[in-house]
Amino acid sequence: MGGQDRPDPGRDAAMIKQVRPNYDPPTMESEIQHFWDSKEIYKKTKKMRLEGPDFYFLDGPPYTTGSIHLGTAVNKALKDMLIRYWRMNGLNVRDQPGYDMHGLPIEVQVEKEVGVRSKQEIEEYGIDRFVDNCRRFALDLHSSMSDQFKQMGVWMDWDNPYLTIRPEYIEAAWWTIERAEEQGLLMDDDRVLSWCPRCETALAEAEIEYWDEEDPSIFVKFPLADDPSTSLVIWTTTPWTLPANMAVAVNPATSYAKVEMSRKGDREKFIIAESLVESVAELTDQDGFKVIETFDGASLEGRYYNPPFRIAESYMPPSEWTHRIVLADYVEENNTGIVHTAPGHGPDDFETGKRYGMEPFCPVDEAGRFDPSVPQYEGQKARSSNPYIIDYLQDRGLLLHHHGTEHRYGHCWRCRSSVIFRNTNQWFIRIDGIKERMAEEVSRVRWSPDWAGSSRQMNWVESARDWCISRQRYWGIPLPVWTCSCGERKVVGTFDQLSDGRGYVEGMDPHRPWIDSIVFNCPRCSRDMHRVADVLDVWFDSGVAAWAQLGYPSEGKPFERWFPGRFITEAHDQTRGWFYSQLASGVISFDRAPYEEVLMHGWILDPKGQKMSKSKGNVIEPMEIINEHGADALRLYMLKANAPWEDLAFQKDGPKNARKVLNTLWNVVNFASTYMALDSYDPHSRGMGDMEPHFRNEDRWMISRTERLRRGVDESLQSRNVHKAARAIEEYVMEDLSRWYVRLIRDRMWSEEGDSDKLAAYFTLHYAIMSVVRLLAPFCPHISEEIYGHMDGRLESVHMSDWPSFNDSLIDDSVELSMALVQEIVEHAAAERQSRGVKLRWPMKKMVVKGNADSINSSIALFEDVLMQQANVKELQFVPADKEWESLILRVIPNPHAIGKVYRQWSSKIAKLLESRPAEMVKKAVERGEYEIGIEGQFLKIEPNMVSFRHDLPPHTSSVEFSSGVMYLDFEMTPEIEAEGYTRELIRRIQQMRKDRRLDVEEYIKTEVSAESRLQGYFEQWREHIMKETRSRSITFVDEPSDEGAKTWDIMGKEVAISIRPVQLSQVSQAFSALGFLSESDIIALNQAGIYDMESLDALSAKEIMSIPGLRIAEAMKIVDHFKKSESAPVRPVETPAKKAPAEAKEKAAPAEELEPGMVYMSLSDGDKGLTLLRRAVKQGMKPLLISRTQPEKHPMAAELDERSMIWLSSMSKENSFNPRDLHRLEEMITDRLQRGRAAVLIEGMEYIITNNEFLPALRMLQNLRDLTAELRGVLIVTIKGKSLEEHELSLIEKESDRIV
RNA sequence: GGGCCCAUAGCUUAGCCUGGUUGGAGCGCCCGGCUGAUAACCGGGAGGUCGAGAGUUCAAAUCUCUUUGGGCCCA
Repeated sequence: MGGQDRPDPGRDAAMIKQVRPNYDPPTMESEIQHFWDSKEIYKKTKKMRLEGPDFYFLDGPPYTTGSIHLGTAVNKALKDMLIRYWRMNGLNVRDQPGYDMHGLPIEVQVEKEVGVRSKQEIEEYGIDRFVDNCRRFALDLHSSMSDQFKQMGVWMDWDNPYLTIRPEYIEAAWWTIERAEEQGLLMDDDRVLSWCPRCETALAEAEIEYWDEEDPSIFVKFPLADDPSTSLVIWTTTPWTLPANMAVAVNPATSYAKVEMSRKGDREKFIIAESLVESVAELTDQDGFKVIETFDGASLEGRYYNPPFRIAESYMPPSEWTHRIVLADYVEENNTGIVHTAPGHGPDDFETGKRYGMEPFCPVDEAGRFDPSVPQYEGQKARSSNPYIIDYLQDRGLLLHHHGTEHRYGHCWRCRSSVIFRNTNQWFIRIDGIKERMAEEVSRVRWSPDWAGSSRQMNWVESARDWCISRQRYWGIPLPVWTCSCGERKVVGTFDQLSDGRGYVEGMDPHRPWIDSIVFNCPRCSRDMHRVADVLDVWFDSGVAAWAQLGYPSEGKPFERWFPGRFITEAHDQTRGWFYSQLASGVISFDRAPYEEVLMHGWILDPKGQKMSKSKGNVIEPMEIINEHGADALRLYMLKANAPWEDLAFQKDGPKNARKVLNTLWNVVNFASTYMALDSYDPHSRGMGDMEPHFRNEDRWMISRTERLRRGVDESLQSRNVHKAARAIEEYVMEDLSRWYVRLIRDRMWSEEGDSDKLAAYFTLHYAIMSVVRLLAPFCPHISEEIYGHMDGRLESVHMSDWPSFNDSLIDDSVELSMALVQEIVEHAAAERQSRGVKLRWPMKKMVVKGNADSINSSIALFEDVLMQQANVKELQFVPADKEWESLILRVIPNPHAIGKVYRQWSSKIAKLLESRPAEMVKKAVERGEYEIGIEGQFLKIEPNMVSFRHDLPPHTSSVEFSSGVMYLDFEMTPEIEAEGYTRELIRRIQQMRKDRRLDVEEYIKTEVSAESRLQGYFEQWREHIMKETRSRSITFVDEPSDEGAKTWDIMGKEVAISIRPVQLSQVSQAFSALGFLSESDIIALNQAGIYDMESLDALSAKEIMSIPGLRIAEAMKIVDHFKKSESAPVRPVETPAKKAPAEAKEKAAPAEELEPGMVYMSLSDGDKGLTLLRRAVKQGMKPLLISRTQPEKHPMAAELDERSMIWLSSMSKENSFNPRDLHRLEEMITDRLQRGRAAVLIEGMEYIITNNEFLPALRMLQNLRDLTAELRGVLIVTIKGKSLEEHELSLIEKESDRIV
């Protein structure tokens, strides 16, 4: 089935085909993907919508790393879901995916690969070779990512992604730079920026990762020039910036103090912020201090001090304000309140320096080393010079205090080097000039959630600074700026303009280094203009995606058709990233944001809510989840778990539970398709209108629920509440469809006639499934495709179908309310049954419902049948809201206290009389105030306070309150009810036996029952019903069932023995078709003996075949002959020595010191004999396998064995049950171990396995294992508590051992 | 230091906009039941200072303020 076996649309399109019974996502999904590929479903689906309105979906290009993570997975899942939704709504969606392929990460990887470590080495290696490597690298990585997205079921135009490294893409970026130049927004300028000394380039804030690092924290004295006995005290964590000191800054509004401090007799005068005097004194271990005077910061401005380092004037030409006190608002009252200012090494310092007209001085070169201006440290790495500088300060008596401190420090996002601030010349986009327009655009765009735009993005734009777009690297879009020494510059916006330059070759690669060789003549001075050797910030690359992917400006038509993008969705970190870079580029290029709508989504975090990272080892791989639970389950979980804009702490159980939901849907479809296929139901032969007269109210209810779902899901998706849509679908599938509607219509599906009642159920169920499958299609594209293909298939794919519309007139609030009440009552009734220990199989005599209002009663009455059936009650009665149920027994309760007060000596008599009078009469009269009682000739008036009244329940009755009333449940047991109860118990047992035998649903049986005479009488009454329900051709009541396969059940303490025999042995006879000579009775005989296929027959010895009860001798011999033909057929080792030995001999045979390979050892005692033997086997070098029922943590051997050597029955199955399926699995597991050789297998507590199954299958398993053990020279040890088995069973089991120990 | 978001059971969460029965689910745990679509399911139980504090109100998980912790973005 699945991909290969899909109904061929067109011919028998509407034929319903049964789905495979088990939901197996990995297999099914890969089949579906294969189907999509081979039939070109994606292309055809897009083609179908070509005439629809254009919709430009804009994909944010992931950085090309080669593998996807859960973050990129949820991103694409969200996009794919919406794209499918829009397509189903008729839109012609442009869905070109993109990849961001330039930049440092790839450069760093290539550096590692080719073995270079610095820019100098790259240039020695050759920029051309280096860039070629980067390109190859990026291309390889991008295709492997596409493969992974496809596995997630994401439909995008994978054959035609936009790649930021393509020439036309680069041209679009250039064109935008040219627009910036035109508007005077492009400039170069000196700025202090974060700089990676290893990569030797400026970094944007987005390219910096922060984590805590230890740095020195020092307090340094700067003596005043005119009063060297008094020092300013500054604090810094970057001693290496002190050589570049040009000023100190104080806050003009802060109060400063001149203070004399003394330490061990030494006295010194300092200037620090007044509020910090005490903390500094304490920190620096002073004996005492005295404030001499205080003054505000502003008064300090302009005073000269002696800097710790003197720099030659040739390097640092002095200006008016050099080495003086300056004012700055940002100075805070922390540490000393005075800030060392190095305009070449800090952005704030830079601004301050600029204000005071200082030329920034930066003695650190591109590689982060001191240059000759600081001769004592020349060539040393700046940050590593800290200790030397501290020593230097110490030597000169300038160091007041020194300790270590942890603080957040920035690091290069790729090479993890510590970044430093350096003053360099860079290229910028002036943001001030367009800020206002950007803010207007933010307001215009639709944001989900609203605050993502109105608060977050707006806040970012308002505080945005100029955008540094230049990087001093190789693998990127070259900055299209050529400069001349005369100051003239030229910005190239299109490739055409290059042809004016020398060195241009038609069709050349616009990357470095080739582009660098193009030289223009300066229009002003005619000298050569050379390109600025920088490349663009990669954020600029993606920022132009909206028009670059359309080929603009070299092609105009696609742009005219599609631009601007209608929708983007990315994670919240893109506020400063793609949301912003597009906004800026868009405003520069087109005076508008290139998108109309933004959905900001969250991140996927680890289960504890921490960021996933390789270093923390908490990364969950999406592909692992997909391989286990399927892409559909992963997608559904990620989309339903949270609001899209919230971060998701990814839970391992999440996809598992989502899979359960899909599994439930699958089961519903399996149920529906089984019967519909059987009946060749044609869902399209009649419409809703035709069916309406035939609907039952529960059908109307289901349709109402379905319609409500259709409306709700659409509304949720419109408002981008993706999680609400997914949850609504889930709720509907689980609650309405699976747990309720399917339960209600079971009987109708069973009915043999093709009457309209059944067709109404078919129609409704089909309508529900087709609705939900289309609603689910965007979320879970595979399972919905598979189901659609089997249940409808008029179109080739569910993704070609239209989004379900909704019809409000089909939503019926009152029907839904009625059903809700009925559901509630059924639940309460079930709970009451449980507390009374009455099973649902046993009918309840009567249910009385009394709603709080008559409307409640009539509402419930709408579903009288449903209620009676689901609660299994024989009679249903309603009591009006203002009446009491007549069977309640009203009692008069005298109040002796009140009576005694008035009538003293008569009170006990009065009480007795009151209790004996008809309560109804007493109550009415008292209420009228007219009740009198006659005692000893007197009439005594009974006041209302002298009595109270109480309703008592009749026997066997419970009263249960529900939300809108009360109900009474009568559990009285009558012979009729008993008959029906026992009958249902019997039916259930027969069904179980059918199931255990794996009989086909269609198969007829002959049934024998043995039970005590009273039960037999009951069964006789229900004979017809039993036969119908169990597909029995006959029921015979016997003293003891004749067959070996009979099973004795305990039904409510009564023993009932049942045997069933298939009559139409369709399956079985097919299995033995090679033995054409067998009659039906022979096959029945084989079947009874637990032999269902040729293999099992083959495994038997001739003797065993001959002794199969019911098998005719002649036929048995023929069977033996049949298998004898092939001599090599494995024969069970009857010839093993132990087998030959008589059973008594076995008892005596003491276990040898060594276990003998090929033997089966059996212990019938309670002790640990089995463990002893297993340990011995381990000593002999065998590989152990322990099967036990004991809890793992309690097992004495658990510590000795590794996990793979233990099978806990408790974890293989639900507690206290070990069904045939488990048995089969267990056998496979043991077989597997035996086949690996030298295996010693211990099965502890064989009786548990046997009692939880039919005896024969368990015996067969043991036989098979015994044969394998012999054949593969393993050892099998079985411990079994003999007491728990019947004697004949035990003896059969014993026969399977070689040694009893 | 600023902007925004988040905080409800062991875990994941609904409810908050628009205050009003006893704060619902799922997973996990314990007990019981059902099962001819269901490797399902149903019922019961244990488990909540609704992060903390204050205010508004007849009434606060919900509105307001303060505060604590976490996240994103900035300074």
